[in-house]
Amino acid sequence: MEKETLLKNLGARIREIRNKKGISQKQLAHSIGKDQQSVQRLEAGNINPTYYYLSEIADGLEVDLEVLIKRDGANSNV
Amino acid sequence: MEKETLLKNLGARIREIRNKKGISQKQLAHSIGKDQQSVQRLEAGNINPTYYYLSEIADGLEVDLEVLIKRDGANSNV
DNA sequence: ATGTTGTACAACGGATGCGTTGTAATTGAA
DNA sequence: TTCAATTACAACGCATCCGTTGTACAACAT
Repeated sequence: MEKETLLKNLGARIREIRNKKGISQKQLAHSIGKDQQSVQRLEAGNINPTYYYLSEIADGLEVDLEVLIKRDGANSNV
Repeated sequence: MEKETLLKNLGARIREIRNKKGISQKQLAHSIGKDQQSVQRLEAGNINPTYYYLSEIADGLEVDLEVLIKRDGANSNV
């Protein structure tokens, strides 16, 4: 799996979960002390987030870290 | 969960898996195009690895990314 | 028209990832 | 003893993360 695809898939998965939760980029960002722009770049696959960043996002989305990480798109019970 | 503890737990989990596989830091590092020192710092919890780095480590250890990520120490079937 | 909300894109800059080199302590074998 | 293998730690430096600011555009409301 090449890097670019990996990051784009991660971003798409985060966006999907966020939309299911019905919250905006700004709301998610502020809940974890970040800016809307940071979340936008993350969802666009433009950054390669650190492990700690991912754990913060998981907390903001109120999901387990494993849900964010999964490479397949099987997020049925979000 | 604070950052330092999170990283130390991650490093310990990676070390545990690597030891169970019976390979050295140098072998793991070289299998993914890195140096022994990089793996040492990762296992020591001194760095906050990126998502892509984690996926490389998972490939090198031949485990799923979810196994690396889990916050509890329940790695029975490695 | 104006204002609000959600999202997107770009530039600046401090902080950090992490590859690399060098060094050293430990262990075990020859 | 000498040698190799493993692990650990520190410093240098380039690349990147990512916080921040500014801007823009579409959709919707007033």
